[in-house]
Amino acid sequence: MEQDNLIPIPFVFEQPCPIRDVLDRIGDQWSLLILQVLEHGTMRFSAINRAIGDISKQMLSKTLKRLEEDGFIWRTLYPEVPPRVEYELTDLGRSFLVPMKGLIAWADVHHRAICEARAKHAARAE
Amino acid sequence: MEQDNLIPIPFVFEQPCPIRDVLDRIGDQWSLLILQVLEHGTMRFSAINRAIGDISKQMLSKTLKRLEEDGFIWRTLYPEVPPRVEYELTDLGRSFLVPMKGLIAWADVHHRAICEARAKHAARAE
DNA sequence: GAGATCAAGTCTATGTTCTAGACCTTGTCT
DNA sequence: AGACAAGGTCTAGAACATAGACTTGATCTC
Repeated sequence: MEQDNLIPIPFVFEQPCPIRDVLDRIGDQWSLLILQVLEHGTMRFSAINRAIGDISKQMLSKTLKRLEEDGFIWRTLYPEVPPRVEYELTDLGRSFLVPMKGLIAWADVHHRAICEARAKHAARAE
Repeated sequence: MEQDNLIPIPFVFEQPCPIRDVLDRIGDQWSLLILQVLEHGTMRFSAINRAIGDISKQMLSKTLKRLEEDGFIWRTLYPEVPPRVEYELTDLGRSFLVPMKGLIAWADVHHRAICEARAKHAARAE
């Protein structure tokens, strides 16, 4: 798309953009959920798996890897058989919980409003 | 997976869970980005498209539809030719910006730390 | 000593979702 | 007559996610 000034754009993301970089990572299906689960303390792979309930092992593994890479969580492997692996939040991860909790609180408060908006929309669509 | 109490799980999401319901919607690739763009005022489809830069029209259309359904944004169609469509935040959408800004501020502050974590991880992987 | 079992993954086949880009509409401008 | 405009939709192919089988090796059961 070539340059075109007919429609003024009040805002464009700088690219590469630090905000997008972060949002793209944690803004996926599972990261926020995992971080929230880990708030409650150190947990093993299968425990996280069951806490979330409907995540596939592959996605859990992949997402945990990314969170570890980005410094949100720590992974400890105990060389036993069968293997034991524990995940816990780092300081960075814990500090992230603060704004995340704001988001969760908002979700909790406004969930009803969202459901009503959906219902109204569905009714209008008939 | 059948019931199994060997590993205690400190936390399980109730299902269905209002928090998950909300997070699943806005926790996708594009919703947060679109809401942030719309913070700066009413915008037309193509303006949003260009502000974000690398979203496909189909995804933009789909995501806008979902945000409208959920009551985050308003869509106004002016029956002109060629058509003009404007999108703007609702009160609900604007109220969501508050916790979202917390998240963005966090991202801005900690972006460097995340990059360092990534670099450290990459170095260790060699 | 053959086989079952454990946790934490990986591998594979299948299904879902996303992307890029062509196409559609229908009044105005050339 | 033909080109162009904006806001989409449609389609084919690529990327990604899922479910479920498989792996590993020490221990426990038969």
